[in-house]
Amino acid sequence: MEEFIARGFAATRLDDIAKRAGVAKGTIYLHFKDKESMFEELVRIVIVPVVTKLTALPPPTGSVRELVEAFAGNFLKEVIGTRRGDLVRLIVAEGPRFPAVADFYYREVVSRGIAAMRALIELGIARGEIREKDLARYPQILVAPAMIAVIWQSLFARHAPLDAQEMLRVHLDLIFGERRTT
Amino acid sequence: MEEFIARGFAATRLDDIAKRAGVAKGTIYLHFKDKESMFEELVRIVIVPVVTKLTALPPPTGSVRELVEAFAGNFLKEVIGTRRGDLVRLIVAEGPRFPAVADFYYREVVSRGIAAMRALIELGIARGEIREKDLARYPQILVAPAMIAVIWQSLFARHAPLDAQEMLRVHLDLIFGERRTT
DNA sequence: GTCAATACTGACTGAACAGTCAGTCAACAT
DNA sequence: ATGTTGACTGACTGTTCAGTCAGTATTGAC
Repeated sequence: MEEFIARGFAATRLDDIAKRAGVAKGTIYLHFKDKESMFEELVRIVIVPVVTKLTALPPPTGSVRELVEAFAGNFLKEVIGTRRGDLVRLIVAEGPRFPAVADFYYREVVSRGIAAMRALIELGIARGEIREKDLARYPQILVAPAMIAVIWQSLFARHAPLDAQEMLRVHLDLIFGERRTT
Repeated sequence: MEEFIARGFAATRLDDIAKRAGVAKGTIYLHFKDKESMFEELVRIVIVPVVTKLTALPPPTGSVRELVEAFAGNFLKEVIGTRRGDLVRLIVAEGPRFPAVADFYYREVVSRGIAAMRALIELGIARGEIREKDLARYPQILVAPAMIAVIWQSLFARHAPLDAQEMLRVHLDLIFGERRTT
């Protein structure tokens, strides 16, 4: 993961990976078919547990806003500013050259995430917590700042650090209306 | 541009670029120091005119929402779903390996864009068109769906096409309140 | 202790490719 | 006509690196 994140797929050397793993290059080929399948398995192994954890939402006590906040909090802790966040950036980067990775990511992460967010938004609208009815048609809007935060931390953190948590709070204020005391 | 977008920096062959340009490989080296500087100049040449055009805002007649809509419309036409959009994705991809590119992009595009958006948001707050005061602290929120649209078109358009224009409209409704008839 | 089975090693191979440079050629000057 | 310039060419070179495989080490059964 470290090597792929730092150099991208094409520029990563298997010698370096082997070295870092404390293993000879040949050993890699006892476990993986080739460089591509190693990259694909990496994505699977790193992404799946996060999706599992994030989709295991807390019992629906309390408001929709609280549910969304719990989700955002987890995302913040597990993804934004972590190695996993860098991997997400890497998927964006390499996606077009790895249809298999892009497909997997769309199927397992994006479409599920969108569906989950849509369900929450519809609940919010039904309960009167969310005014903007059309938001349910574009759950991407709900998630967009979180994704931007992931990319920002990877690319621009050293130019201008971003308080992702606070930004997400402001965004939720925008969607749910009044501020909450936290 | 086509070659770099399709393959990424490391996997792009100068032979292919030369062939596509109808020129011998040696000729490239009469114009560029090496592969890296060619990539950097590409980014400059493609990005600068867009920034110029986008920052040339229309005269401030009408509401702030109209200004933002004009901006979004231009962005939609000039970037989202175009080759330039793909190049933005490429910058996200290669940024960490090309500090020069990431710096340039932050300086010339991101920081300017953020500043321009912040000015518009503050105007909107002053005029009472925007409620959420804290939005001025995170102009990223205003831009986030547009960036997501860029990435979505690159990666997922074939799985689930996205009506970027409509999504941006919904997002502006969220920020400015009531819908406008367009 | 011996033997097989399994896991690991790392020098090697062949292909790909960035960058070079001696040579060609078209355009123009004298 | 002859000479000069400089843009362009593409075969060549040296390097890098994914993938291989003959050989070595480890484990565990008897």
